Amino acid sequence: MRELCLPVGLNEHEIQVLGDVVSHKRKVQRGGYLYRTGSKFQSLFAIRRGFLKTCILEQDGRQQVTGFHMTGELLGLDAISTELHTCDAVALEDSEVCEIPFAKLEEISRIIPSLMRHFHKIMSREIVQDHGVMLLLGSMKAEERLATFLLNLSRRFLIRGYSESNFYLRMTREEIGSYLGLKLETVSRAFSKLQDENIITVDNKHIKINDIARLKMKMGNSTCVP
Amino acid sequence: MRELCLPVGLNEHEIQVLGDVVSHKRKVQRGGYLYRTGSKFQSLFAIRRGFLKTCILEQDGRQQVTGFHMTGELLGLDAISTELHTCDAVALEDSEVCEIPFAKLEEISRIIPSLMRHFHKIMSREIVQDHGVMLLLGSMKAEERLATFLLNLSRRFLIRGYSESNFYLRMTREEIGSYLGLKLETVSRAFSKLQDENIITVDNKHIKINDIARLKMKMGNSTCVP
DNA sequence: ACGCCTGATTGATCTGAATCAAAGCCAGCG
DNA sequence: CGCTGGCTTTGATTCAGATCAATCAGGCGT
Repeated sequence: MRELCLPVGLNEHEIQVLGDVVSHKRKVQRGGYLYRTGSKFQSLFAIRRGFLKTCILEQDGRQQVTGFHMTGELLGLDAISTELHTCDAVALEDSEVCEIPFAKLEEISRIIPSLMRHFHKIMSREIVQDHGVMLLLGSMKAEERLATFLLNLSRRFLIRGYSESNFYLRMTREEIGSYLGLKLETVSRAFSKLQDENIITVDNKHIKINDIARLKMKMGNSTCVP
Repeated sequence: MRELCLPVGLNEHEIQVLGDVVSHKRKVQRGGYLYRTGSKFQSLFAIRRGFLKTCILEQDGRQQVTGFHMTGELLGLDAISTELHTCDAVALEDSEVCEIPFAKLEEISRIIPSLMRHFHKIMSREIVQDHGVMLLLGSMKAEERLATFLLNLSRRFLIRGYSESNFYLRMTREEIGSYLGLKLETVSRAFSKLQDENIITVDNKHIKINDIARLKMKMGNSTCVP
């Protein structure tokens, strides 16, 4: 738990205090909602196990996936501002989260400065990541976007001790497309193209990265072929 | 100051404590940098006066504007995570900011819970706004993007006591384009189109919104003309 | 085993925005 | 003043990705 939820250099006592905060665990089945847009915010959720997406849906029905989240990540940060959740959080596979009552977290972060600092860093990192996505959406073309996306997943799997070159996508092409600002057909074509070039092997949702270096090339410069 | 930097229901004593944090003011001339990517993070900056943009630039020279910022807004939140600034902050007109040493802010936010809460809300709102931009970049077409952008500015000017229907853009078409994920020509055409429809009047960087209701229509549904 | 349904692939065509190109406008400055 | 350079507008053309459409593969329940 300590490792996942809010790691940091905490001493024995601090870890114990923190343990008290993380009230209880909650399971969310595949397809189930952890929370919904508009519901009252009281807690953050640290993912212990599983895979979720967050998405906002517009009045006219269009939905935009704002992120995919895996073990160890913190959900609900967007809701602090209005005390209402601003997006839906949906499990893409059976998941388990631990609930962190936000008021309590603030309370004990007054006692443990390193915890407070860590929490601030987590929020800040969220902002940095969103800026990265904005860059992607604002200036990359389809293939670059997909390459960036796959490398991002790859790195996150690696950090968690899984293979960086062989993984299973929990989301559909449509969800990937929504996240990347593309239509599902375009996502599918981009997959096929990367496969044709032997950079990856695609078997439905199973992805194998054959040449990570070339995939990285795809990310930065599509047009720079000297 | 109290109103701008970190408003909240603070009592006399708290305001005084806070006053001590906001160490000194700094002026940034038009075109000048408040901070640069990679520079060490120590302080947040609250804008007292002026107008700035933040932007990240990729290895290959492309730049992406991540935001435009006006009086009362807080800059530098992205840098908390790595303690290095992840973007450039450039003044688009002569500006003045007050520097808020972050360590001090954390320190006194331990003493003033409402200040801590307020700070968390500010960070959270930043995340929510970024999600809004992601939605825009991921699923809107040019005209919708520009309408959304203008209405966002309009609202922010209104809040600050300026006209919501008559304002001056500090940024170039290129910067707007970068922010909206469009090329400058497309931005220009979108302006012209809105003008042709008598929804706005454009005189270079002076914008007059003639029909705010119709502009709002443009934002949501481009194709719904019953 | 069968049929159904959801999701994925692939092809053909269309379209919105990018790109290329040419003026035009304005502010600042010699 | 007139020239220069940055910013903007507008037009013509191209192209990446959206849309439309058909087919296919896999998982699930009966």
